[in-house]
Amino acid sequence: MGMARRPARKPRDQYHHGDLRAALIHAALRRIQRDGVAGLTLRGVGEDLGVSRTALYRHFADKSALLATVAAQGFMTLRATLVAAWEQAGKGRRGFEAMGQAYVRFAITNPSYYRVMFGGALEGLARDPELEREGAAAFQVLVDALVEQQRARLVRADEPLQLARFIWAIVHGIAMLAIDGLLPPDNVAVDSLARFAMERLRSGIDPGR
Amino acid sequence: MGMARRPARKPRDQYHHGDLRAALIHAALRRIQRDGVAGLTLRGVGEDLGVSRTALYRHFADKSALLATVAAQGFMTLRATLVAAWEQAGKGRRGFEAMGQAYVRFAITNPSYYRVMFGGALEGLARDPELEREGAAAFQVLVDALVEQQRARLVRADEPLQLARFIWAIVHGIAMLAIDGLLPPDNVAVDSLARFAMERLRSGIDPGR
DNA sequence: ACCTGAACACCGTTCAAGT
DNA sequence: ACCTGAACACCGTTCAAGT
Repeated sequence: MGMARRPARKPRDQYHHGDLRAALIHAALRRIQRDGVAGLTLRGVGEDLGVSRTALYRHFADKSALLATVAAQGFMTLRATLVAAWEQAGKGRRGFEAMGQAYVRFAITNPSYYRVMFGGALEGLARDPELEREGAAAFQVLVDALVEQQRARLVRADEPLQLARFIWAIVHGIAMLAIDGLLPPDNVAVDSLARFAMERLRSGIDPGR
Repeated sequence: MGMARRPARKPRDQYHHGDLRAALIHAALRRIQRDGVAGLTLRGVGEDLGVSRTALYRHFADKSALLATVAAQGFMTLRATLVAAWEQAGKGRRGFEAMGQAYVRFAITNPSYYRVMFGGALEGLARDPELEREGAAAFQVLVDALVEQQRARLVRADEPLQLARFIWAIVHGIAMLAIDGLLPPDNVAVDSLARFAMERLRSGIDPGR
């Protein structure tokens, strides 16, 4: 009984070591990335973790609560990605364009993830408050970047919220069309569309003179 | 045996009168509008029609084939809506703006319908050829309207396809955000955003001078 | 507190059988 | 040809029971 701290043996069905909740989220995300949202089953994540298929109900009210948590994490990651792109490209016009590109890239890199974040899977469902909060925080990054550009006279003085929604719709629209296979399927084409969009967004589609 | 043409009695389980297929599509659409895509069950549409729940397999390969047909019909309706808006507003700049408004209104008026039309429900699925065709036809309306405006020097001479994808992304983005409850939930606000978008689309977001 | 196993009420789909 | 009914292999969720 000397080396007491080290357990004699740990059978592989030992995810109760403290954070089954985190493990469930992680396993769910992996399943989603592999099989899509429709392929996510509670029984499946239970198996992955060597845990009963009902163990999850100790940590989440139901399947949609688990999905909401996954989505909230997605928005955290997205926000970090956007901030990084904006700052690394030196803010301003270049930074803003980089942010737009980063948004679309995030979506096409994690299509199932992105789909969970936006209504598709939670259609008509009561939205989770944490999810609301993280979504709002990600949106705020865009608003802040716009206001900063307005102060520097890089963007016209429209109502920032309306402007932000408009631009969000553009990148979200490109992202969704790409994910749903309605754009030429190579990433280069999507990238090029995103770049084109950020450019036309600046100057508009009216003729040159 | 005189009045031979009129059947003696027709029990209400008589949808086999010739077009069960059309009846199935219609019933599916009604279910989707009432309960959302997730609420659509083959057993349910069978019940609605007083028909066995497997009768449908005579007319569709599976559930996703039924959904694809519903979606294709949706694109037909959307195309008609767009053409009507474009022509009734006299084409040109005004017509184009009306078309954008009509697109977004179609989506928020038929949210579940719209969701079936775009990947959400068919995620990762082989796409139906008829669906492809109808989707492409609806898109073509937008391309044509753009080319016509380019000829009239109302729109700058960019690559029409790229331009069309950009503008499609805008209205699709607004539509999806609205449907998924990520915009202020009143239709007036969505309308106002759509109008703002069509305007900024023209002039861009760069400062006035 | 945390987890299990059986049970329940649902699904989509297949298939032999009826007309 | 077209439809039925039973059966199969799945679901999410509940709940009494174990530790």
